[in-house]
Amino acid sequence: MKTDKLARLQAAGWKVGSAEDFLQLNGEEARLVALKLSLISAVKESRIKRKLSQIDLAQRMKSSQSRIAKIEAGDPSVSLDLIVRALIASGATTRDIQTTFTANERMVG
Amino acid sequence: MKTDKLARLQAAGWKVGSAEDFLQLNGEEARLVALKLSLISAVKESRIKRKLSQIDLAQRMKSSQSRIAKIEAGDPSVSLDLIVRALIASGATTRDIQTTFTANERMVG
DNA sequence: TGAGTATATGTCGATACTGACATATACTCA
DNA sequence: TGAGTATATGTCAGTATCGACATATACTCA
Repeated sequence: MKTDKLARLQAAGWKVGSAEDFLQLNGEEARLVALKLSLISAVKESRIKRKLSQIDLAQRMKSSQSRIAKIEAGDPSVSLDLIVRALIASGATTRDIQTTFTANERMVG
Repeated sequence: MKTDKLARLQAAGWKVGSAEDFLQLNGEEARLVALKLSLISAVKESRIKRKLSQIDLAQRMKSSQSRIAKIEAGDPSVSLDLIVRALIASGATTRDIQTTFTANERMVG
C-alpha cells in the first residue's frame, strides 16, 4: 500500500492492519483470555464458598442456570461483562475481586 | 405464585424474579457501572500518558477511531470487553490496571 | 432401584455490540 | 485565513451474546 494512501486512511480514522499488528494483538488477546479464566475461577470459588447453587446465583443476577454453567465451563458464548456480573452477584468481596485481578496480572506479566 | 410451582420452576433451572431481587440487582448494576467508569478513565489516562492518538490506539486493537472516542465518552454501546481490550492495548501496566481496580473497589465499597 | 438435586449441553429468536463509514467540531500553526 | 490533525457523533448491516427452554448426565440417599 502506498504511503500517502495509508496516511489518508489513517487521517480518516481507519484501522490499518499488518502482520506485526496481528502478532501484537495475539499477545493482548492472550492476556484478556487469561484474565477471563481467572475471573471464571473466582466466580465458581465464590459461589461454592457461599454455598450457592447455580440456580441460586442465576436468580440473583436474573439469568438462568444454563448460563451459569456456561460461564463456569468457559463457554465462548460468554462475555466478560457477564462473568463480572456473576462475580459481583456471587457476593465476591472487594478483596476477592482485587486479588483475582492481581493474581492474573502477576501471571501474565 | 404458588410455592410448589416456584419450586418446580427453580428445579428446572429458571430464574424467578421479585421486587427484592430487582433492588439487589440495582446495587450490583451500580457496582458494575462504577467499575466501567474507572476503567474508562484508565484507558484515556494510559493512552495520553503514552502519547497515542485515538487512531493509534484503534490500530493497535484493530478497531476504529470512532469506537475509541465512544469508549472514552462512556457511550452505552460499549461493552466491558471492549474497554478492557482498549486498556490492555493502550499499554497499561499490571500496576495501572491493578490500581484502577483497587481505586474503584474502594469507592464503591 | 428410583426420586431428588445439581450441573452440563444444545438450540433458538431477540437484542446488544461491533467495525466501517460519513461527517461535524475543535484546536493548532503557518 | 485555511490546511492539518485530533476528537466527537450518528448510522448501519453483520455478528456475538443473551435468556429461555429442553434435555442429558451425575451424584446422593432412602
